Amino acid sequence: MNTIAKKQEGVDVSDSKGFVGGYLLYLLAAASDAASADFHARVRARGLKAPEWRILACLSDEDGQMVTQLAQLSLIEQSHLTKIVDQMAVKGLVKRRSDARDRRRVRVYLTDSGRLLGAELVEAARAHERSIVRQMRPGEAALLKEALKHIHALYRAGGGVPVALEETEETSR
Amino acid sequence: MNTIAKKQEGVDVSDSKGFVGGYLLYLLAAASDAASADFHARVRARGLKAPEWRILACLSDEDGQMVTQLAQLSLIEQSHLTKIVDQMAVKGLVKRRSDARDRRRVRVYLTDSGRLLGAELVEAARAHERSIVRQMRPGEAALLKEALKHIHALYRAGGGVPVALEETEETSR
DNA sequence: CGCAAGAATATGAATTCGCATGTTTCTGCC
DNA sequence: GGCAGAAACATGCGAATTCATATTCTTGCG
Repeated sequence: MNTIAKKQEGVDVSDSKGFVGGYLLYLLAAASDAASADFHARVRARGLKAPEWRILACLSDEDGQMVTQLAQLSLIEQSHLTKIVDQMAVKGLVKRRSDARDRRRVRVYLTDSGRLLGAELVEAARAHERSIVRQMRPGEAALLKEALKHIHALYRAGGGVPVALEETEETSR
Repeated sequence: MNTIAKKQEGVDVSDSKGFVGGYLLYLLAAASDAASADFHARVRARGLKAPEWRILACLSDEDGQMVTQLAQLSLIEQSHLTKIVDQMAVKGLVKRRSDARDRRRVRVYLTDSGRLLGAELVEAARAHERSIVRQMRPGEAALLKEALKHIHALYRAGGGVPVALEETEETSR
């Protein structure tokens, strides 16, 4: 969903006895959506859509990445990223340049204004993150990040959690 | 992105010194995407799309929810949820019935086959979750879930983290 | 009662997204 | 050198998603 929060009462799931309220993947998605939607309001205020911000952030970290690389990093599908880069190029935030060594590759560079806006939003993102972390218990955020990296790592480069190790519905028979 | 993982080498972000690799919202999105994409493969194998699975799961927890409620819970925007329910109704997984007390409301109920498929997938989801948790340190998963609920709670019913408490870029001047 | 306001859904047009595929450019090997 | 095969992007198109708005029904109140 990931859009402007409607700020209603907000149904609380997590305290119920149902499955969903305690399901890891649900909690991940819910927390991610909620927190991101909040920041995306600020991104929109700057005239960007969420995916554009992600790209800007990734390029701020490392300028001149190739499209495929950038797509993986920014969690955007390749053909889609190509289209977003188009728009951003029109807006004057980035520019393409094909790699001299390997002309199949297209590298994406920030323009000056892209770099500026990126830096500004990264700073805002940092502040936003601090405002969240400040409301957690000391050390909780660090543990959280570690756990998230851990989960993410499980699926990188492996093609997912080894299926062989998974139980089947019949296992506990 | 949230689709079928391409099982490539997978660029590792988290070890880099950049901003993104340590940014909480990024880690949340990345972990959520990666883990969910894995399970969604199984959902697809059952002929469902990801959003349909979420709805099925929510209804399995509590049948007969109203559309708005269900939308919030399943993290799907309302008008979109309406359309998905349409399709699911065609597939014979759910059926609508307008609330007798308040005829503006439409309640969504599982059909028998919907309940069956839901139960099956919930079981698969539990197994999938176990396969993840098993690869974490003892207790890590519990801490993770608590932290996620915590974050989610920050944005429920409040209209987001109190902006007044947030720093501005100038604060640390 | 009769109405203004608001709540709950549905609908339609406009975007965004993702999959399949085409094109161009490398690479390894014969 | 010349080719088969893979890699990296771009494109086309259909499906998914969103935003704004219409519709239907309820509620509180003058």
